[in-house]
Amino acid sequence: MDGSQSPRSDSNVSEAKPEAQASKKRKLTQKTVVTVKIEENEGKQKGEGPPSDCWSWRKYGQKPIKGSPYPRGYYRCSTSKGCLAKKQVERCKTDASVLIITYTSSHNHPDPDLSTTNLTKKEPSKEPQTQLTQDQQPIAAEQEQVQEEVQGQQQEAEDAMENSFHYSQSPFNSSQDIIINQEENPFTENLENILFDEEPLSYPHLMTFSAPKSEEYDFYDELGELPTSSSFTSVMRGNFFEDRILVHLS
DNA sequence: CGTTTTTGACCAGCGC
DNA sequence: GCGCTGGTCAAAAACG
Repeated sequence: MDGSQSPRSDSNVSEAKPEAQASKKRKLTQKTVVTVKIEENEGKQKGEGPPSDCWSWRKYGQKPIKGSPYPRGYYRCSTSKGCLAKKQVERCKTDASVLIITYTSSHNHPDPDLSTTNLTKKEPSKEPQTQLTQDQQPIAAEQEQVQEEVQGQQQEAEDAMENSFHYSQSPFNSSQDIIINQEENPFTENLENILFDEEPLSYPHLMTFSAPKSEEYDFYDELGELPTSSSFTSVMRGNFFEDRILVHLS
C-alpha cells in the first residue's frame, strides 16, 4: 500500500506465529458498523465528553485507506487480556464529521461498568436466538450476541445475505448522530422495516456500553482517530429509536 | 515501572 | 499469476 516495503530480514517471521492470526482476514467476519456524526466539537469535547465505551481500547495499528484521505485506526480491547473484541475507526471520506466505527467480534468479559451501574435493561430473557457463532463469547451472558437479531442471519454468515442497517440519531446532542449498522453483506434495502419491526431493545446487547471515559478524543485532530461519543453509549444502551432513523446509502 | 501509542514491515485475501 | 489493499504484529518511544 503505501509505499515501499523495505526488505527486512525475516529470519524468524516465517514461523514465529503459526497460530496467532486467523487464516482468513476478510471472510466471514461479522462486524457491527456504527457511524457517529460529529458536527462541530470535533476536538473540543475532550474536556468533558467521554467518548469511548466502558472498555479500554488499545491501538495496535493505523493505515491509510485508499478511498479516504483519513487513515483508519485499529483498536483492540484491553479491558480483558483474552478479549477478542476489536474495532476500527475511520472518518467518512466525504464528511470529516462522520466517524465510522466498525466493531468486530465481541467481548469475552462482562461490562465493567455494566455490572455496577446496571443499565436500563428491562428484558431479562429475550430471544431464544440461534446460537451465535461458536467462535466466541461464551462468557458474559449479558452480551449474548453481538448482532443479529434482525432476522436470524446467524446460521451461516456466509449464506445469510441479509443485512441490517440501523440508523439512529442521538437526541443527546444535536451535534452528534449515531448510526448503527450491522452488516455482513453490502446490501442495503429496507432496513427501515427491520428497525421498526424488531425490538429496539435488542441492540443494546451489542456491547452494552455504559460509563464513558475520556481518552480517545485527544487525538481527534484531523486524521482519523475517532472515539465513541457518549451519545453512542447511550444509544447502545437502550433507546436510540426515539429520535429518528435514517437510511444509509453509502 | 507498566501500559499505551506510534510507526514500519509483513502477511494474506481479493481483484484483475 | 501478479499486484493492490487491508489487517496485524512487533520494536521503540512516549506517557502516566
